[in-house]
Amino acid sequence: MNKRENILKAALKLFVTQGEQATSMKLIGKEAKCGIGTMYNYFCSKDILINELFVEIKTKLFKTIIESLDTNAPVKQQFIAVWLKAVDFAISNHLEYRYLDMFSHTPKISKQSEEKVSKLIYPVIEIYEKGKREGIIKDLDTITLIIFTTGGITESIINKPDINEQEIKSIILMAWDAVKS
Amino acid sequence: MNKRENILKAALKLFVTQGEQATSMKLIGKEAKCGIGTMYNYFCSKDILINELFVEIKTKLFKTIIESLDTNAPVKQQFIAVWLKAVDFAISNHLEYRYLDMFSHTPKISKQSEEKVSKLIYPVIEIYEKGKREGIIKDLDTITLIIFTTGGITESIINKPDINEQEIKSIILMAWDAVKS
Amino acid sequence: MNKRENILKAALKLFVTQGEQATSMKLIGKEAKCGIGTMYNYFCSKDILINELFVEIKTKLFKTIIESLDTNAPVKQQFIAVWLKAVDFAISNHLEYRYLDMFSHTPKISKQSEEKVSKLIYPVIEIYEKGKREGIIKDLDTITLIIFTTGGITESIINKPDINEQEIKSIILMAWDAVKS
Amino acid sequence: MNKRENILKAALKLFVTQGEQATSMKLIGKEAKCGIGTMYNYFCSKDILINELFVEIKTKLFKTIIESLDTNAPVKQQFIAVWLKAVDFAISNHLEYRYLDMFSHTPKISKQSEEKVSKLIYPVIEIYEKGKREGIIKDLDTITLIIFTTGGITESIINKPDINEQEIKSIILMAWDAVKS
DNA sequence: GATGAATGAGAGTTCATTCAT
DNA sequence: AATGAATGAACTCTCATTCAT
Repeated sequence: MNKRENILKAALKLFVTQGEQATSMKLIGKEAKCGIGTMYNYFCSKDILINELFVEIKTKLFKTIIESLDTNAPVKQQFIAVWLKAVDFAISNHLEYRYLDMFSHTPKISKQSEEKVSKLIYPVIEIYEKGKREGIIKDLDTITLIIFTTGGITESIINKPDINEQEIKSIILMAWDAVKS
Repeated sequence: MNKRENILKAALKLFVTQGEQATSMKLIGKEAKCGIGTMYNYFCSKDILINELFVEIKTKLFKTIIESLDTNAPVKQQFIAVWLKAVDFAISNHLEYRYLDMFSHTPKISKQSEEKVSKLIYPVIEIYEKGKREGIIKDLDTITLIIFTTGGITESIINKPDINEQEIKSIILMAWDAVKS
Repeated sequence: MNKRENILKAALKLFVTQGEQATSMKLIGKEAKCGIGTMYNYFCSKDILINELFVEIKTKLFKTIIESLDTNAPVKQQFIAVWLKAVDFAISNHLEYRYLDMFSHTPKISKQSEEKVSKLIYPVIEIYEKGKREGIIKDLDTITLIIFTTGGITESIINKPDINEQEIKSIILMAWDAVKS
Repeated sequence: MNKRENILKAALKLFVTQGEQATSMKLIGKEAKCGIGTMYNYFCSKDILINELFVEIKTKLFKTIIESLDTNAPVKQQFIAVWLKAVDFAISNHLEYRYLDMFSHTPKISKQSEEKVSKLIYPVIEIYEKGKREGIIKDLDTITLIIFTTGGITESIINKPDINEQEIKSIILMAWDAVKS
């Protein structure tokens, strides 16, 4: 029984279902079946708990995505594979995905956390750039392309958590159509 | 000098720049140059203030969009016009747009507010459906299509508040490519 | 009914009788018959309350002493008058005097408070210096002389709060014997 | 390496330099290089630690004073010797002396501790009484005399920790002048 | 005997809301 | 209608103490 894990799991569940404000440390302790003080042995403050959870989930997400990446495959295939993985993650880990959405663009997430997380996207950038070099992806700023696809797909998942296989495919193809030249 | 307007304007500024949690009613009163009690003459509670502001901004956004809508124009032209208007709004009213983003998918926004707001999208739905009937837009669930485009474009604006004309056009065309069949 | 006064009076009583640590803000509120929040309208923090009370009492003490000072009288007479006043104050305001003793040499009292208070002693210094010039008080550093007398007399009062007229006179004469040359 | 000693030494240092409130048991453990639990093998509670340290220091102080006492010497000589010893102790053991000052007149020190400590003064009382019998010390209540001298000298040391030989002598002579008839 | 993770009571403080003016 | 002093529930966080190892 890992206490740190329990605390993070409890916090995740409560933050997503009730909002951060409505989730007191006392409540997290109750859900995690530990005393309030115990949580402060693992996380210096509520804010730090929020940040560590954010970084941890984002890292897990990108790890999942990148693990299965075949950098020799054709760009379109890589693009679809990556986004399928991302959507799979979002569905299998719905709370986690909602959490990322909740705290993105939020003053709760520190500059430091943003930095740690910003590096994770590099391998994905690589795919888009390869596509641009091959002339099959639009010649726009890569970050612009990624943000657009991320936004479109994320919003779709958040709004339709019970999405089916067919719909997932359709959405990823929409994303592809958006960026392909 | 409209007091209600002042309060909403003050709240908007403070919520977006400091976060909702860090914005006490006292602070809003100070910014709006009125007493704390006064605010409670216009809004029963902080939550209601948040909700009314949300509905008001969203209504203003859609009003702006729809006002200039030429329902007889070709679908692609309407699509582009709508999204240009939306982006214009987002840029000219950056605080307002950030506010909408902040509180979307948030337990702070009540079911009632969501409902009020959900109707505003009808005219936009109409464009997509016309496109589908004409066979120039993908034959997918209309809401799915709208969510995807909204997500992609919104995320782009939020992440790049100083976006230029050229980039805006590119992004809207990406959105069009995503939904066109 | 002055609320600020009530709070200070309540804090004074509780701090002296139970110690500062054992006196929670809640308890002070109860004694002062006001809510916890009310106290924070008058004092930003517990520490500031402690400091303001300290400065206020010390100021009152010296005001009392100095008020009745006849700077033309002979030095010995002034010396005795000052210390009689001080002892009178200590007896009539026993809680106040104990409070000063409690928080002297304490990290709770800020540098700023110390400074404010340090100026109050000037008129008393003047008496000792006059005595030194006249050759009737020992030619030692004036502060040294004052500290010794203060220490002796204060300790006596603190240890014997029910001291009588005769004893007071004896103690002040001891103090005079200590400093006279 | 005596663990109990280490704990007391650590506590002494931290209490005096940071105040008792700011000194947690955890911190004492860190300074004493032992676990938190270990301290509870030697002292049932923080309060008991404080009390035992108080009694121990006060005992050490009086032991030092009395050790060198020549009860056959003239009263004035004994008086000066005793107070020189006391001041020596205060200077060589500045932390210890500050500690005694910190906790005197404090609700932290239990009645029991006060009692244990009150007996230590007997040999000093003897000097004053002898002086009174010989008519060279004022015919006042002995405790009154002792308290006055203690107060004057202690306050002087606390306020001037870097006092020099000459000043010490002056102060002790002031004390003598105060009590001599 | 030695340890320190776990605990939860209780601290100081904040702030949405009320209500007498 | 306008005000802001008053309120106290509820927050985050601390820390003396316990106890399984």
